[in-house]
Amino acid sequence: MRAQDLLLVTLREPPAEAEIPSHQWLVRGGFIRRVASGIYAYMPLMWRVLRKVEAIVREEMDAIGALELRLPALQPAELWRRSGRWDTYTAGEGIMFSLRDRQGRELGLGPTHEEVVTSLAADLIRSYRQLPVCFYQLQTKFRDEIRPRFGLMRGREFIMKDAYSFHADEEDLRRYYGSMDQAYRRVFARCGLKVLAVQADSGAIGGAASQEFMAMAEAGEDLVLSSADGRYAANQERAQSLPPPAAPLKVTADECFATPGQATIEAVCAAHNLHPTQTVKVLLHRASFADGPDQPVLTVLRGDQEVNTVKLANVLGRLLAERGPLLALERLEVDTLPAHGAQLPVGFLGPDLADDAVQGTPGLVGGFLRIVDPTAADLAGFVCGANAPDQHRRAPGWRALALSFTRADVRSAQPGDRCRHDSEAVLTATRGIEVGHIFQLGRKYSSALAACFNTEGGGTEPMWMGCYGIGVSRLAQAAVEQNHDDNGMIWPVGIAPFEVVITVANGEEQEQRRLAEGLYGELRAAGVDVLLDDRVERAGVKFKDADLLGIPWRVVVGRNAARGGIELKARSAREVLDMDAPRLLPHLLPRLQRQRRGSLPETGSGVEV
RNA sequence: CGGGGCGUAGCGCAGUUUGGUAGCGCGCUUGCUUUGGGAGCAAGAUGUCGCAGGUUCAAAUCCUGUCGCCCCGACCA
Repeated sequence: MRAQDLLLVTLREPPAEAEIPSHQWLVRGGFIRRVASGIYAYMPLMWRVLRKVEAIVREEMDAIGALELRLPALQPAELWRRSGRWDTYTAGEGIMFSLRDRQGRELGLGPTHEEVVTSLAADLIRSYRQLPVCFYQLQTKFRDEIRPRFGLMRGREFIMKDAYSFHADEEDLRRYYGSMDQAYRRVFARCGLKVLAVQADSGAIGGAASQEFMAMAEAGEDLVLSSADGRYAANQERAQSLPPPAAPLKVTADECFATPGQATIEAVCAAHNLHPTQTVKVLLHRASFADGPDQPVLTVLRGDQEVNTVKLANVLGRLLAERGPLLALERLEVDTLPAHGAQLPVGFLGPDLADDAVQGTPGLVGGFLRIVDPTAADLAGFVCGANAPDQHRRAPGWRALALSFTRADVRSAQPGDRCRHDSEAVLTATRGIEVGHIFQLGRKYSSALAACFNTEGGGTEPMWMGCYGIGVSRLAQAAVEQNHDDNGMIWPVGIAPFEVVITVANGEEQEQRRLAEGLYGELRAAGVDVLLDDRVERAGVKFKDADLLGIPWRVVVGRNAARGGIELKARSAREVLDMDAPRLLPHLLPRLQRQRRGSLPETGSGVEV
C-alpha cells in the first residue's frame, strides 16, 4: 500500500471527545471516527488491524475444532422469552435494543447469541454421537450501554467473537473449557497483549465457572484483586478474602446510648472510642423481580466492610428464584420512606428494624428479607443503630435481636485483605480491561430451549453448554492502551496495520525514490505487510506520522540513498541502524517472523491442545 | 437515572458576564523559496455560532424549549 492512496488524515491535537490515551491516539491517527455516542466507524487503518485480530482468532478457534458460522443480529423476542431473558434484557437497565417490525412483532438486536445458537443446536443435534460440537462467529454485537465510554472500550455496537460449545456431559464441557482457556491465552499472546486470567462473576449470562481475561491497564474499568504468588486472581465483583480480624467488644448489658448527630460509623466510633469492626451497618435495598411487587431487603455488614452488590444480587436471585429473574437491585432512598408516620432514622438503623418500617412505600410489599454477612454474623457483641434518632445500641450478640437472618458472603474483598488460600498472602489491586470471558453454562439454556440429545443409554438429556467471548474491537484498543508513548501508538507486529513503513525522506530525489520502490517490491515479494510513504511531504511530517500510526518498523531512504544506504528503526526503540539496502531483508525477516508470534513461546505452536 | 460541563470553519479554541452583526492557531487552496522530526513568506477560500421559538431597532451573546456530545456518580446509613 502507498500512503498516497491511503487518505491519511491525522490530527495534530488530541480530540476533545477522547479521555484515555488509546482513544486519543486512535482518533488522531485516523483509525476511528465517532458517528454517535458509542458508535464508531472503523477507518481503513483500523479495519486492517481488526482483520488481523480476527485472523488470529480464526486460526486459534479452528485449531481446537470450532466451526465458524454467522448468526443473525436481528432476533425474535419469542426466542428470548423462552430462555426467560427478554424481560431482564429489555426492561429496566436492560441492554438489548428492541423494536417492532411492520407486523408488530417484537425483535431485538443481539447483544449475545445463546438463544439463537441453542435453538439451532436443538434442531440439529439428536445424538450423543454428534457431540461435542462448538460453533463460533465474528460478528457485530449491539448493547444499549448505560454509559458508552472510551471509544471502542465500551461501545454500543462492537465486534465480538463468540463461541458456544455443546457436550454430552459435564466432564466433556470441563475438558473443552480447558482447551478454550489455552486457545484464548494463545490469541492474546499473538496479539501482543499482557493479559491476566481471573476468576469472574457469571453475571446475566449465568452458569457455573467463569474466567475473565484482563488486559492490564490503568484505564481499565475493572478492578482485579490478585496475590503476589500468582495463585489467586479475581475480579473484585467475585473476589473472596479473609476480612481483617475484628477488635473484640465485650457487651455486658443490652442497652441504648445517646449518639447525638452521630449518623456515620466514623462519628460513632470517634465519639465513643470504638473501632469500626465493633459495629455493624444496615443497608436497605429494593429488589425488582419479573413476577410480583418489589422485595425489600435488609443487609447487615460489619462496620468496616463494604457491600458487593454483585454478590448480593446473586444471593437474592438464588433465594428468590421462584420470583423469576432479578431485574434490578437498588438502594432504597431511605430519607423518603415513612416509618410509623415519621421518617426512618437514617444513620441510626439497626438489624432489627421492624418489617413495617417500609410498609406503605409504593411498589414494596412484604417484610424484609434479612441477610447478614459473616463478618457481622460472627461478632459476639457489637454496636448498631437503635432504630431511633440519635440512639445506638450495644447488643450482646445476635440472640438479643430475636430475628432470623440468612447468612451469606456479600462483602466486597478489598486490596490489603489476606488471601483465603494463604493467610500470609495479601491481595493487591490492579486495573484491567476485560478482553475475553469464558463460561461453563451448564444446562440453563439447553433446558429452557429444549436442546436435548439421545444418550448412549437411550435416554434424553439437555446438552451441557459453554460459551466463550472475545471483544475483538476492544482488544484492538486495549493493545494501544498497553503500547504507546508520547509520539503515538506502538502496535504489536501481529496486529499492526502495517509491519513496515518505508519513509522516503525527500521524494524529489530520484535515487531515493528508485531505492525505496525497489525495497517496497522486495518486501512485498517476501510477504511483508509494507506501507510506502511516497507522499509529497517534508521528512519531518512523515516521521511524525510514522510514529503516530505506530508501525513497528521504519525504513528510511534518505541522504545515503545515492550509495545504497538506508536506515532501520524499530518504533519501540531509540537506536537507528544504518545499513546497505541489500542487507535489509536478511536482517529484518527473521525478526519479523519472531515478532509475528507476539509473546507466544516458540514451542507452543497453535495446534496441539 | 442523578449531578456537572460543552455545542462557534475540517481539528483545537477565544468571543457570551456588559446585545451592536464573528475571530485566533493548526489544517486547506495558489505561488515562490525551502527540503532529515509536524518549514518560511505572500495571497486566498471556508460559518444557518447545534436546532426551534421568543424578547429587542439589533441576539453567538438575554429568555424558553429541544437535540446532541463529554465527564462524574449510582455512594454513605
